[in-house]
Amino acid sequence: MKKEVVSRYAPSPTGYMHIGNLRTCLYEYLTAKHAGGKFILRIEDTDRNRFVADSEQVIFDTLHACNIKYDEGPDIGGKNGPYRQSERLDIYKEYARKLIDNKSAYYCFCGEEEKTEVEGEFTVHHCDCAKLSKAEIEKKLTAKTPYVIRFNAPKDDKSTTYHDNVFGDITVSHKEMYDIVLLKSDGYPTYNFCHIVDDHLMGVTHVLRGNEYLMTTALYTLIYKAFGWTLPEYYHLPIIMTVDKETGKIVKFSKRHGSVAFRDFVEAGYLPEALINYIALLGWHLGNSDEEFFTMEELIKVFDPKDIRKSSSVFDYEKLKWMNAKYLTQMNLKDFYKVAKPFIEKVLNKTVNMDALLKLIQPRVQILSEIPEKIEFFEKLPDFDINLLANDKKKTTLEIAKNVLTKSLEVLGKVKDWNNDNLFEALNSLATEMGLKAMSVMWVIRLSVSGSLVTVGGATEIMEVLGKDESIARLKSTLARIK
RNA sequence: GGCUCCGUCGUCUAGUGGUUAGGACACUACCCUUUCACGGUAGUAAUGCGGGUUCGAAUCCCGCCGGAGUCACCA
Repeated sequence: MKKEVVSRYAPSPTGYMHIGNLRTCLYEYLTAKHAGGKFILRIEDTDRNRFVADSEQVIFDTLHACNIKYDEGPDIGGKNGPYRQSERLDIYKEYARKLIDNKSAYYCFCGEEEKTEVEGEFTVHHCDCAKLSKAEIEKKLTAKTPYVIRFNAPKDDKSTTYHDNVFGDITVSHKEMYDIVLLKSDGYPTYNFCHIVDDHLMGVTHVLRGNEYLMTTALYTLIYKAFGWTLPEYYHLPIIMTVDKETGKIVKFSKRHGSVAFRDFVEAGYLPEALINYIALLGWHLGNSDEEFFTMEELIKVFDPKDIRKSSSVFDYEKLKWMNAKYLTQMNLKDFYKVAKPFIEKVLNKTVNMDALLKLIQPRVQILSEIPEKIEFFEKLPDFDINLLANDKKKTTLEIAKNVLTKSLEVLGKVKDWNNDNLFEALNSLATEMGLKAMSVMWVIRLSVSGSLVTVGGATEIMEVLGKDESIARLKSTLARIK
């Protein structure tokens, strides 16, 4: 019988959810769920210096918003708890001691060292603490000398090879390895150590993580070996890149290159579903299909980690916007209103025909934050140069505009059912009657009610949104300015 | 700098020895049209370079070049 697939997402509580981490999380989730397995959330809070209050909540909220459901986690519990590493300190000490007992690790009393990197020269920790006698160690321990526990990495000329399911066999020479710290002097473990202990104890079978671990994983496999544990399946993910605006170079997607936090994207008006769909495609592709749109359910069905690509990819905001627009236009009006409401209310307080307004903006925005500037004119008629009513291309003059406005007011006053079709019909016949092109009439009316050269929707659509009273009031005020 | 990985249109990608090198975003043109969008049609655009292997190479091998990652008591 095949073992159940278990994957995990193990973020550090840094206060925000990086979009790259979100992709890692997505792939981990999909890998587990595609195989009908289990997905665990574990908080890696072993660095007290970087701890940010409330970040756990950010993680919970993000996963919830993205519809990523974990089977075990700090807030919901599970049989492999606790799920915060800060609550598992005794476990790490116990396992570190096992490694000391079988000579795979040792106490190091050297104290903190400054990292030495001068002009490309790299040096690595080296000491003789491993050779200390039992008596000497006991003496230092009873004297409460601060110590760390280091892994006893091989010192020979050989190398270690492990298999990564994305990158293939990775071989690292033992000369590249050194005695990494397992347990810090403050009693907390390092990532290098605790992720191994936890993954083993929690039964994690599939490890997906950023490609920055590709090299050190060789050393990690040696720690597994020291414990006598079996290795999980490894999948190292390609890095997400971005174009540095200053240098034009392609660099790792990070904070200093703009918005990388999930929350920033939501505030800008991206839908979590669109974001998830987009990042799923950043490094993964479904066979030789051209399909680009996937719901979470579909992703679970088709996502196979063997289709993860090796080369890094550049995050393309334009394509994300396009995809977001697709999601926006496919929503029904009610759902669209739900997500658009906060952005609409930023500038619009008066009562308008909301359904008509939503229909106008839905196909015209890519991200929701574009809404306010597009609908501002509905709130209050902006000042505009009255001479714009005269336009050669539209075949209008101020005199024509005046006549159009005067006659329109008569015609429109008689419109009973104030909707786009009726308004268009009324103005279109008026144009014929006056011997004008519809284009000319529409230009005058649209400018008069919107005060804007470019608007969402045409003259009659705008009037439908504004309602009869407001539309007529605006036409009158513009007419008054001509006189 | 050592080590490791990567390299198809500007970007995301399909392609696993024989394709007119396909799709998507972006861009351009045209159509639609009450401005702007949506939508529709068409177009520009890629195998980093150099050597092999082969009848034949984006695909296999070697070298170079370019890019990235890593070298912490951070994860």
